[in-house]
Amino acid sequence: METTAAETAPARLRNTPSWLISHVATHTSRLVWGAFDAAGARRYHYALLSALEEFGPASQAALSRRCGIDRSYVVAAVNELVEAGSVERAPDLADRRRNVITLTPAGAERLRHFDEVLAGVQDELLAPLSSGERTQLADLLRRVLDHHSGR
Amino acid sequence: METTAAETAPARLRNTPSWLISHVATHTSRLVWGAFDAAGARRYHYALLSALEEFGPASQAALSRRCGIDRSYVVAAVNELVEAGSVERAPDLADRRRNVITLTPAGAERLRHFDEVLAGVQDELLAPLSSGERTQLADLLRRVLDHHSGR
DNA sequence: TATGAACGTTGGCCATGCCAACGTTCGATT
DNA sequence: AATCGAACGTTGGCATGGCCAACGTTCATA
Repeated sequence: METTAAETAPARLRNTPSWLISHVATHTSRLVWGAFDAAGARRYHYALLSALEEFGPASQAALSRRCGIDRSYVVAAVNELVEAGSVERAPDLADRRRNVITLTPAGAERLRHFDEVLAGVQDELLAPLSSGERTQLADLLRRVLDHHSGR
Repeated sequence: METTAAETAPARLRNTPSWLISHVATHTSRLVWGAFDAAGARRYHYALLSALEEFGPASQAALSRRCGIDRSYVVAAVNELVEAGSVERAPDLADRRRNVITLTPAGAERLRHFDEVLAGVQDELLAPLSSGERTQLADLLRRVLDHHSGR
């Protein structure tokens, strides 16, 4: 329907994990992007709000490290989140190089909304997999990821 | 070591398949890109050579569809492959809109070389997984991919 | 014979990941 | 106390990759 994949991909590719991962990631990005776009947000917003909710107020650099987002992007994303009222940015009085980013109640609520949106995306993405297979897939991926990002 | 991931990612992200896939795909791309770059090639080259070897001579549009590569990119990649002597491009006498791309013996040999290069990449990428888990992961991904690309 | 589609090709847009640079501020060394 | 290096927020730039638009050529259908 979409990629006009009437023709089948070469077996070499279909048997190569790296190729599979890349292509699945493409479809994934499309789905996630679409869902967040419909919700008036960007992917990063969810990551940042999650980090703030789980670990409390943090500097932008800490958020960058925790979410694996580039510092430059954190700047822009926080701008947007501030404007949306999901987050507050204040200078850190203890260390004046930093900003302290704090989750607002509205932001927490928005996060919960995104949870539902994202759950829908996972469902669509992993439609052909059973519940057990989904956690299996997640486990395998998590182990690969941990191995490649300093544990 | 690399992403300075001293801080852990939020659990919300680490439990979300779409996030895991995207991040694993990032690492994957880095690895694959590096390996092919060291071999003096691009990722697409492998896909195109694979298709040609498995299905025989084809038009650029057919290659595009089979490999999921945009037509514009096929143009550039075929240019490079022609220059490298891996492929021959000739006008299709039966349908003068098309070109016929044919794999040369040198191209077939290069493909076999890439097979080894890529095998090394898979090994590095999936290092923490057992052999059984690797095929398990590939199976799950293939099913997801098939579901999202018209079977 | 005319209309629409496929093809190769060029060029552009946008999202992302990475890196460089700057001025400010802090910490540690001297 | 002064200095040097590092961290921080911020701006900007580069390269990749997926996607789409447009053009002229060629074919196939009506």
